[in-house]
Amino acid sequence: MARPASEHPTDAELEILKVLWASGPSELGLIVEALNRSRSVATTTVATMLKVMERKGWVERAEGPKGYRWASRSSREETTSGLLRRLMDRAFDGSAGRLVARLIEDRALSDRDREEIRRLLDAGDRSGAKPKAPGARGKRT
Amino acid sequence: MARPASEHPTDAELEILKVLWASGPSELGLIVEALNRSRSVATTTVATMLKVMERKGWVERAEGPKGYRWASRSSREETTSGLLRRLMDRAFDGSAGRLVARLIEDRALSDRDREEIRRLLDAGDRSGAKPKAPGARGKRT
DNA sequence: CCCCATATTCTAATTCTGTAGAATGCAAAT
DNA sequence: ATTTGCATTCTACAGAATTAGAATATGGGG
Repeated sequence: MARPASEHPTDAELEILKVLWASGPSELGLIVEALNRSRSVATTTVATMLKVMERKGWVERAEGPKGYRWASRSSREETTSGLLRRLMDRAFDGSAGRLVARLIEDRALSDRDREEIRRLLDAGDRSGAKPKAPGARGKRT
Repeated sequence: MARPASEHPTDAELEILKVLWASGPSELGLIVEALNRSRSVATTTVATMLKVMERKGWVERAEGPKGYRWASRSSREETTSGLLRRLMDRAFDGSAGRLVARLIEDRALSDRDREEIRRLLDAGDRSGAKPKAPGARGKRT
């Protein structure tokens, strides 16, 4: 009768993962320090979250000099792709086109973004072998 | 010491909003019926959620024939824009360009999507008055 | 050897989310 | 008037998310 636990990291978890992606495997102290640059959080809070995240499989720990060294088990790309796909499914009927259309209509893209996107679209056109296959949605990184 | 309540609708709330966007102001029965087409949910559950959503300001109610007629207080566009912006800020450093780049690299876009995006980008280029202003990020709908 | 700094574990409080039963109200049908 | 069928409100609960204090461990310095 309650939530079956999300497949994706929550807000606070994502903050921790971002630190790990930026700094690589780190000890608790470093993580806390990095987090405290933007907000205030107790060491025990972060420690508790790391344990939860370990249970969920987002992070792993290895013996380190002081205590453990904590590391993300998935890349920034994998994780953000997952979050993006979820939003796409939940709010845009699974259509990436609709999602991007919304960004464009919201004027969320800078000129540089637009250039970059065109470039990436062109590159994709050239690279991908016959890009037809209807069901082909490789989860490529 | 706990979550300070999100600015955005949750998963279950979004499901209800989607029904309201698709059907317009509706009575409880209709909403439940629509939801039950994809999953099983009790009438009282939906009623409770509608009350919570009313408190949060996502929906409003007006006297109806039977009980009330429930309606979303914000459009699909406004709401999905908010969700999208949140993800953009949380996971893509606020960069729409990075977000779209991720979609492209994930091959999430169909050929038709790509065409459509190019068209929208072109249209935007022509429409917008001198689209330079570096900080201009209007939240236009 | 004792103290300090840091890390970890244990425990717990609080709020949110999602869920629904029980009770109640009310209007239409019979 | 009595039943029937929804709608609404009230109450409750389990589990997730977020937070941190207290206790404990442990390695290094002096």
